[in-house]
Amino acid sequence: MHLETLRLYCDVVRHRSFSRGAAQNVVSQSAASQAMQQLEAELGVALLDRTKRPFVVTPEGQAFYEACRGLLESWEKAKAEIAAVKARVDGTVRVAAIYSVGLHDVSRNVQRFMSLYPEARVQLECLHPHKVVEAVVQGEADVGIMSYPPADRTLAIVPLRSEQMAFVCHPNHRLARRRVVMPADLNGETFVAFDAGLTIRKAIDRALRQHNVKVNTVMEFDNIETIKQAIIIAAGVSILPRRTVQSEASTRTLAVVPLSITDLARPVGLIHRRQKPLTPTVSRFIQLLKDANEEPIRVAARS
Amino acid sequence: MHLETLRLYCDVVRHRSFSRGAAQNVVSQSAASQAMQQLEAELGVALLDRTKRPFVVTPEGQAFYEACRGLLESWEKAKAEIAAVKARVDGTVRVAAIYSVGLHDVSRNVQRFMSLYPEARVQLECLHPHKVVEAVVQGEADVGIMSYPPADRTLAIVPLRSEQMAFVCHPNHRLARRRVVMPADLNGETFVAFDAGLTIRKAIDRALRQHNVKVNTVMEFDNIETIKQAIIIAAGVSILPRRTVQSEASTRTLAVVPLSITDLARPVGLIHRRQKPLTPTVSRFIQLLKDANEEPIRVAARS
DNA sequence: GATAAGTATTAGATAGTCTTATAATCTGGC
DNA sequence: GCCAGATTATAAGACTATCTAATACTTATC
Repeated sequence: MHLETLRLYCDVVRHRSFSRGAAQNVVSQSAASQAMQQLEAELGVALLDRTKRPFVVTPEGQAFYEACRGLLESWEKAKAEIAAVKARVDGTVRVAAIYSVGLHDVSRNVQRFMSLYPEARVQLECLHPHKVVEAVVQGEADVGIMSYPPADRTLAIVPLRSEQMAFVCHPNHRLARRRVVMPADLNGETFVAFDAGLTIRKAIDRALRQHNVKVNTVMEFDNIETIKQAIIIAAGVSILPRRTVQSEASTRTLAVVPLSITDLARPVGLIHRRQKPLTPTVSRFIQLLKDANEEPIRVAARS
Repeated sequence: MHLETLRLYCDVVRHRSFSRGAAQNVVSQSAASQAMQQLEAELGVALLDRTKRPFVVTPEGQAFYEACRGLLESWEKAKAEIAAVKARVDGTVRVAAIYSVGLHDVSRNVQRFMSLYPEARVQLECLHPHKVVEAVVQGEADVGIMSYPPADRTLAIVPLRSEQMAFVCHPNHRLARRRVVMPADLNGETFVAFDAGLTIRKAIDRALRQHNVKVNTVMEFDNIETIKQAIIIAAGVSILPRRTVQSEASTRTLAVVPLSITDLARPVGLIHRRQKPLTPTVSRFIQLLKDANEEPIRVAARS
């Protein structure tokens, strides 16, 4: 049963004419005649009494006409409704970020994005790294922002920047006043590390190993904030992205010293599903993030 | 847009599976896949996210699903509704009759019909003869019952009976006590006639002319009841169907005397549209009327 | 990384619908 | 009662859309 046939029927009844109803639907009179016959056959009821001219709508035909009008109206409403849902969804960017990037960096860019595109909506959610990947893969987030974005054939990666790593310790630590910390300085240090499951932990471990450094790992945490708290209570030292300890450095809550290990840097990137076509809104958001990270000095100056 | 496609979509969503949805609609999985793609293309919206297994319904798809459910429900309701209307219409006989036949004769047969077919409905309407024809031609009545049913290619005629005509006068009239009235007796009589437009008037005029009788027509009415009232107040005499003055004759309100004009009789018949196929209910009603008039004595005995 | 289950794609067959041309039907006027 | 004009029905063929079957591809799970 074609909805177009029902529309044709309604127009035929409304105009009290096959020809005019057909014309309104841009089909021939013959098509209208055949369609009405098929409709009546389908329903097993005479809808129109054609022995009179102009034809007379039977009681069944009248009941059907009113039902059809409602039906077609519902159909138009349904189409309008999904268009509205689409507009809302298309105007939304769902962002999943790891805490250390999301809280400081992304939220600032979200503000810029929303002032540039006021009709857009952004949903920012901060999650553990694994959850960020999961959210993107499951389609719960349009983009994910994280360090060490994982290779995955279902995911596309947009590199954003490489974050310099620094030595971080309590202000009273013996290395706190150094201009630079050499790998050897870390030998035997009480160390607050990332959880073993995290990629950044493996990267740091590998770098230390390459410089024949052995640290004494006393604690493991899955996020930077907790590691910082541990260092503040003098539980140990650590190696963290410089950006993430800038505010603590300026308030002297923590001591931050450059590391002479040059090949240790935390890549930060953006991930999204490779298959899923990006909406214009999501594309614009990604472009904004890329632009912002290509001019790090100017962005830093603004902060 | 096929309603079947919408049903298929709903089943696919409900089962969270193309294959099972297809099976429920007795089509191949391929057909379901193609139909869903066409549906999405038509709407310009992704309804299902197939990159996950089982697929995930998008927000648009969810909105559409709910709209479709309502739509299909309305469709089923519409079909049920016209079926109900059809049942009601098919079980109804709309009868249009002239007053002189409807009030006495038809209403009695209607009672018999309704006791024979309790689920049937009869709508009896008494009208002027011309209006009876019009009602049947216009399809407002299924059958018409009248005297002198007119020849008309759109109408089928079922003869019911031929009614004997009698002389009717006031009980004090000079002819009231006669056993029989001869044509010549009517010469110069003050006559209450039918309206000139009625066929029965023409028939009576012709019969009188053939017997070289000239009456003095003083009044004309379009119905028998009024003519009877005129005779009661001694305004004149008339010639009326015997059946229609039986009660007045038995109460001596009117005098009824047989007429010796043998070729004057009022044919009563039933008309219905030739093209329109009769419903079983209408056919049964017609059959009952025919049977009742083929056995006039038994019917009279029952009254 | 292999296997199983589910979905997409392709090509050809089939069924429906459309158009044009023509026939049938109805209405109203003479 | 019949004819002209208008309207609807029918017939035949072209075209479109949908279906099936076979097969390729994707996803999930072990």
